[in-house]
Amino acid sequence: MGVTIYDLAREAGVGIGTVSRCLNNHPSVSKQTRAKVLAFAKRLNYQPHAYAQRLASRKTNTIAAIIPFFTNYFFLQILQGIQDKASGLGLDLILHGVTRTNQVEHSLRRSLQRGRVDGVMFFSMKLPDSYADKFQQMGLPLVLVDTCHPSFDSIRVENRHGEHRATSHLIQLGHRRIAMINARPGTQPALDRLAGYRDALEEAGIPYDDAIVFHSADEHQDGFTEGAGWEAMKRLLHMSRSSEPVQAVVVTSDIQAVGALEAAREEGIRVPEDLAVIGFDDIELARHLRLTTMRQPMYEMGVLALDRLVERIKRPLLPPFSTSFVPELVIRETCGGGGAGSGGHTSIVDSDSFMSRDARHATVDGTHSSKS
Amino acid sequence: MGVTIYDLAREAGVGIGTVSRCLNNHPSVSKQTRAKVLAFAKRLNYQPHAYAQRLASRKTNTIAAIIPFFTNYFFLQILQGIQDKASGLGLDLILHGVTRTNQVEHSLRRSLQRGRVDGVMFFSMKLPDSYADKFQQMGLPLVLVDTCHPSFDSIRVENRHGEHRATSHLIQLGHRRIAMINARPGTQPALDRLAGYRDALEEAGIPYDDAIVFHSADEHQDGFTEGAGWEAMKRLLHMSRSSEPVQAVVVTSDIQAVGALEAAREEGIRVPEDLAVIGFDDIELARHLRLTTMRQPMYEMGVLALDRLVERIKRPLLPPFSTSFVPELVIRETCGGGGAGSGGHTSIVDSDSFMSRDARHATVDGTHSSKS
DNA sequence: TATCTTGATGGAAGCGCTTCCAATCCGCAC
DNA sequence: GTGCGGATTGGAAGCGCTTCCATCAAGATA
Repeated sequence: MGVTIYDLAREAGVGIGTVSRCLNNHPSVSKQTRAKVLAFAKRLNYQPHAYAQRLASRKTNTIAAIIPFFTNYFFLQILQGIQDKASGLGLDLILHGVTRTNQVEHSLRRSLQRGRVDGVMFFSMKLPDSYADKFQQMGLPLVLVDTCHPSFDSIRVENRHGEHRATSHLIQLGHRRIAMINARPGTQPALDRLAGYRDALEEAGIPYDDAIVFHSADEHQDGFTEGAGWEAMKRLLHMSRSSEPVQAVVVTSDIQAVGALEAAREEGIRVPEDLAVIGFDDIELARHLRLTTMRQPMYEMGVLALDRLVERIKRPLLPPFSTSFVPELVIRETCGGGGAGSGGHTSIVDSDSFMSRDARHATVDGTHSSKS
Repeated sequence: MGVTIYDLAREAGVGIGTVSRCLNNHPSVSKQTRAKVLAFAKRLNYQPHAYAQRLASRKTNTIAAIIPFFTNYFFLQILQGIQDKASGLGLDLILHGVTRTNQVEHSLRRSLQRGRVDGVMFFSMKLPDSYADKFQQMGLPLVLVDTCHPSFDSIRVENRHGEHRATSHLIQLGHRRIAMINARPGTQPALDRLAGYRDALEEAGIPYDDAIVFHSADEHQDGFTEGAGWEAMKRLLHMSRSSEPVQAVVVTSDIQAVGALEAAREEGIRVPEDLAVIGFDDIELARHLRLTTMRQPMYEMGVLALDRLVERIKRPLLPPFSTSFVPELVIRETCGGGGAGSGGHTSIVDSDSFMSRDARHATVDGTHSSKS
């Protein structure tokens, strides 16, 4: 059906080896021959057969991304970074969006199929140990993003540092009684962020009070959910009535903060007048809700993750590498206090136009946009 | 490196043909042989080489999705529908997120490569004519979603109908002077939605007034942007001062409505007290902004689109098929008027809990979620 | 002139699979 | 005992490409 290199060879009066070399920019063909062959290729509209190439060359030029498909801005941004980079490199991206736990295994198994992909990126979920072994056995490159494992490369965010910064911001604004709404205890990001919160308190000489640290018991997505935030805020507000009132809350993710804000609204609590709230992540919603938060450089994480994977594919033997990004403070309205009070770290004051965001990435084209 | 069918054949003491037949559930192998071969396959951890299969069988079991990567909830939802369905069917999904116009061509060209994919889904953008021809020439199945072309299957939304419903809702609420904020004129969805708006006015005996229909001149994403909405609302508000005031606005997409709401806020206009606003799409933001809007069944569209594509791959010769979904009214707060006034169509009153949404799809797992 | 490079080239082998065709075996009817 | 058809089976061919090796013409060297 399609035009093959045999057709090209016949037409151009050369051998198939020569055709292949021309098409692949192999150095050892003469200028004239190459020109001739390429002319025929164009004329006959030759298209290489990707799978035949892969079979013969034993390289797939394909990578898989396994991400929790939580319809989440966070992942979309990362994905976009990966996409841009991948298409620049001529790599195919096989996307596995997993929503249920058993899909994780399915996707991993599929990716591990010999000859299927050159490497895998695995996001934000715990890598099952059995699969960690398999990846090592098969020597299949793997990069973890927003999660980690001692044997593999990982790209992470400085959670502790970030939450320290967030808490300090609140302290600088004059708050002393600062609660925390955390995700499920025991998970690494929750632990790290808690540590950052404590660091900041300690630094300011504020005693840590266990009673105003609210964890989520929610297994689902480790408590990083709107519902968990809502529920925690309700608890906070009820207890705040009977004891010394809380002035500010550090919330460990924006999505929780969304729920928390909703709960506050329901209880008639004004933000930031009665209560300051700071989130973490800077998801798209945050901007619209005017949520002050810690921004994770998501797009850049995607780009870097792919870089790392490509590097790893080239040099499989390097020791595992771990890179951290440090989140930056984005000041909006839920903490009050406008543009003041940066403490040496980077911070972005984002109270002006709603159109400013995202223009940072040429690829995104300015505004957020829609569909029809 | 990997275990091949030759290894299996040798170990099991049978021929490679037999091995292949066992693996593929071909009927003409005896029970014992099959059992034996499968046992060895499991024991040796045999994994088929996907690309060799594809080369030999001339089927790829892969489809491509080309979508505008607008970090948009709309697409994510559709994608999720497609993903779920695809992984159920054992199909691979190659995702092309395009953000710049030239990437569209690149993705199309890539998908058209012979032997690369069995079919393509193309979203929300105008299919370049030259590529339409190529698809037909190559006989590559193509399904269009949220866009159309006479030669191909399409999945669409009843825009006219939907905007009619939206406008009627405003009319039922007692508004008479109803403006429209539209996208770029000349694009099909913009045209259709305008028609729906006019239908509703006419039905109610309200004269159409060109002066309060605001188009976007923005080429970028055909004006379906936050910025375009913002700008249009500013114009509307300014002109509204000097003439008979507008009571309500029909906006042709939620994302525009987001900008419009922002503009109103800046101008000190209260919604819905001073001005009712209704959107279109029901993107995630809509819920948080309490925007009354028309919901498009996105997840379902994704599922259906894939169904249609699979069907088309099976039967390439059927005449093109076009399916429409009708959007449903979701009543929140930007139009006021609570739960009243449905006019025989479906409508959803969504003023209760913020947690209700999305539970409709078992695959989504309840809430929206976050990452860590 | 004879020998050696060197740069280009042709094409066989092989990637791992599917599929087709020919071969074998068996039971059963004659 | 002979012949026949169906059930199994083995393995060659072929999918379209990359790559290696052998070949060859032409200039370089002696």
